[in-house]
Amino acid sequence: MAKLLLIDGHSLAYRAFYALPADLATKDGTVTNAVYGFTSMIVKVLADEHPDYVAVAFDTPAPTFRDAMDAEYKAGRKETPPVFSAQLPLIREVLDALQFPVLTVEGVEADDVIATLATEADHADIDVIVVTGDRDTFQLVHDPHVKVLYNKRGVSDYALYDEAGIVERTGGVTPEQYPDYAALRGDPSDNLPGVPGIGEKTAAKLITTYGSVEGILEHLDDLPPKQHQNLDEMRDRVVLNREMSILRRDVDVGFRATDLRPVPFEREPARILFEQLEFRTLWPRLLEALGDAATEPEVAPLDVDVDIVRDAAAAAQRLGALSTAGRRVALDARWDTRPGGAMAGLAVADDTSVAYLPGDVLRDPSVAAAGGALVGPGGPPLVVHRAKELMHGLGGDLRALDQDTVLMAYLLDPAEGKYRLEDLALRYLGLEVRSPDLEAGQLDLDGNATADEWGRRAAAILGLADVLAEALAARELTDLYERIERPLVRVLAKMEDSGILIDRVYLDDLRAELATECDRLMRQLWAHAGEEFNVNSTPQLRTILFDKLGLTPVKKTKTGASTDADSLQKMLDDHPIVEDLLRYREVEKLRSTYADALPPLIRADGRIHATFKQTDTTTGRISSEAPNLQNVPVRTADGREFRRVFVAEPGWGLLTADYSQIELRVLAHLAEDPGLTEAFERAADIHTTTAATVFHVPESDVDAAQRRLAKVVNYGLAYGMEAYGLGQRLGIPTEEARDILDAYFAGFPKVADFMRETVREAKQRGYTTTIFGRRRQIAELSSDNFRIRQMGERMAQNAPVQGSAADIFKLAMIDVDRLLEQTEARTRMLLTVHDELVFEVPLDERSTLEPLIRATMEAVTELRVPLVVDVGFGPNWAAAK
DNA sequence: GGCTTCACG
DNA sequence: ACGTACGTGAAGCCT
Repeated sequence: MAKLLLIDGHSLAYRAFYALPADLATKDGTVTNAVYGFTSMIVKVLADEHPDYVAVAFDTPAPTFRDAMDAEYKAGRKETPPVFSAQLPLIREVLDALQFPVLTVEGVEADDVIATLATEADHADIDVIVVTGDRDTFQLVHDPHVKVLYNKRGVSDYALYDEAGIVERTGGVTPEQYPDYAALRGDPSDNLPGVPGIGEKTAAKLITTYGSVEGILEHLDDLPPKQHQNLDEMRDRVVLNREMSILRRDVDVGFRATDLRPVPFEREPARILFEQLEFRTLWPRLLEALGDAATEPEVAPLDVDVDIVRDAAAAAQRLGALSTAGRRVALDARWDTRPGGAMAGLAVADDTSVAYLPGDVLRDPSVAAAGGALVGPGGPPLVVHRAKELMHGLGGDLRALDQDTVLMAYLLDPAEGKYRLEDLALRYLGLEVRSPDLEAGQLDLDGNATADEWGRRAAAILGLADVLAEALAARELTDLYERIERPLVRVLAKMEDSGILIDRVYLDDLRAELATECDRLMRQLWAHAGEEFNVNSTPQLRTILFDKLGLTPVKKTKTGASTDADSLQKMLDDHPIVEDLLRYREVEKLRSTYADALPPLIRADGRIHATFKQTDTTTGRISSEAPNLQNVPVRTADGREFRRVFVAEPGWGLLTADYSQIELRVLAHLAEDPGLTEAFERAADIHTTTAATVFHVPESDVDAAQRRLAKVVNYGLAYGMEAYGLGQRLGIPTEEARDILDAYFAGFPKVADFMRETVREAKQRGYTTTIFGRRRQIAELSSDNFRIRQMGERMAQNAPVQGSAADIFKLAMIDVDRLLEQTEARTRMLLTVHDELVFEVPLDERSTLEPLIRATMEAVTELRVPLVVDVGFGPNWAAAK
């Protein structure tokens, strides 16, 4: 006999949402507890029941998204949590992927659609199983065909009720009587108020005794006075309740139950979706439920034939053919693992073939030439995993770079942080890809097998690029990728190649000075303490400060009293050791982080070549490592000395160009705040304007202290700062800080609106966006933990501002790079420091380039406020600022 | 590898 | 009662 599965989509999802922990999320922070519960429920029912027909009904209109921001969940009031709403589209995606028919009938509730189809199927002798979180459907149960599957607890613990089951569960009420029963006891989940004093037990007793609402109302005199009175008063309500509980069975659904035969779904798209949702255990269970687990291995190695080309002529010919065929070509280079090692092999793949060229073949002049043509200008579109690395390896800039799978994966999920080909191939393709050289110990491959493996990598990159390109397009990230991230790779590669010149002599001087000073201070600290101890050890320092010298801790960390600069500052008057300690910390920091760290990084060319990482920050900024050139000291005089270490070669100078208050301008743009916008338009001093607004004085009367305070407010704002934090930073009471913030938001009301709206939207969608569409997923927004959720809200406030500034800045780098190329300048871009670019400029180019660079940067995009760039020039970085 | 501290935007 | 401003990289200690 045929069997039909009818699912109430919304109610089942809602049940799943509350049954599973809200921290169930994918790595990118997408909360999936409802999706997971819903899907696993479906998988379980498929496995248990093996239905022939299936349909999922949803209510219309779609549940509206409620304001998340202000919704304090008042007890007893039913709000749809945004974390739940946000998962509905994903549930629809799952149903789509499984090719389950989804039914919605305009203006009709899912219950009624299900009732109609169940009744129809019943008449046609089809078995029906209704899956729902709504007890109203109990009335549909009808032997022998219609049963209701109702969750008891969690998602896997459910009961399948026939008529006897309903009677047992309700204490004697038959399915037919269920609306009458529900009318008496009420149903909070359906907004049905019950009769006071009549709960489950009494309602069941009344119904079993008198049969129906009418039966009871006719025998009110037989009831105890309290029930009599309540029922009498609620008479109309009870009748109305019953009306509302009775499901319609005559909905015009537009098709018949037997039209619902499930389509055997396409496995691959479904598998990819499950992979993306990280439903790793559900997938095999689903396949098993469908009876085809054996035919689908979970992870498959990519099955391709790899031609290992050992003959130079054949290799050159092969590369030549790829160059001219006009098809995309994926490249994956294999490097000698020794430092500075040469290319040990190259895998090339297009849509028709895969080849591996060993290192010795690559070094043949004819092969090298063919390879040069392949990756040079006019070559075919290139597909690479981590293009910047290959650019360095080839000593070229890969102008025909089309797809860099690392960058694409980064844009899809900047919070992920790691984009290894192995992981991406598994995640997006379900393919096992290996990197033989990294697994040399575990992977016992002969030369041919290694070459095969490398070929498979190139083929996987090609396939991965397709999936990622589609995903980018679906999220409207293609433009960001093509306009910003892709062209930026070669700009960064060139900067890394350039490096920055170091004044070795001056650095050594500084180093010696700092070492002496450090030593002196350390001994002084020992003298204060009366014993020798390791000043750099927080635990030891704690013992000295708080136990031995009896200082009072002002703040504590997870492990004990804090000794950070902030706390020490407050202890300054308590003991003379504190002042020396602060000074020691400062000097020691400079010594260890800069003075000692820089020399080993100087290469033979006398320059330091940092690595600029394009896929490491969640907001879209670039980071710098080995060394981090983005935190070279500037705020203190001593620290600033270090900037003199970074110099230009003789006859050249360093030019710095930095965006003036770019984040505040972005904030003004995003918030469309008239006050902020107007201030920037008339080129006012923004901190003075803010001070005037906050303190209600004319700008001309703003004093230095007020301006300083306003500056702190301005910068804190974009981070979602609160009164407490502002107070801490300004050394004023929280109350005073609150007044200042209130005055700020009163003066710039659109900023407050923007912050609220940003958080609301982020909670609803699970991510924030920048001006150029960059996304950042914020999992913390749906945390159960108030503190973590608050942190998420601050991240959500900051990400669009910091991220949009990063977008603009990256565009500037690209445009300035183009300017330098078009003018055939010798000037080179050296450093990028979030809102500042550092160039090395021949003295004779300065006068022409300086205004051009400024103009290019200012014209990079049009905001509601002007972009302003400040330029400096000097023999070293300190002088150029 | 976690924690604390601190340099920058 | 608690915690309190975003984003990085790096050093040094300690488990």
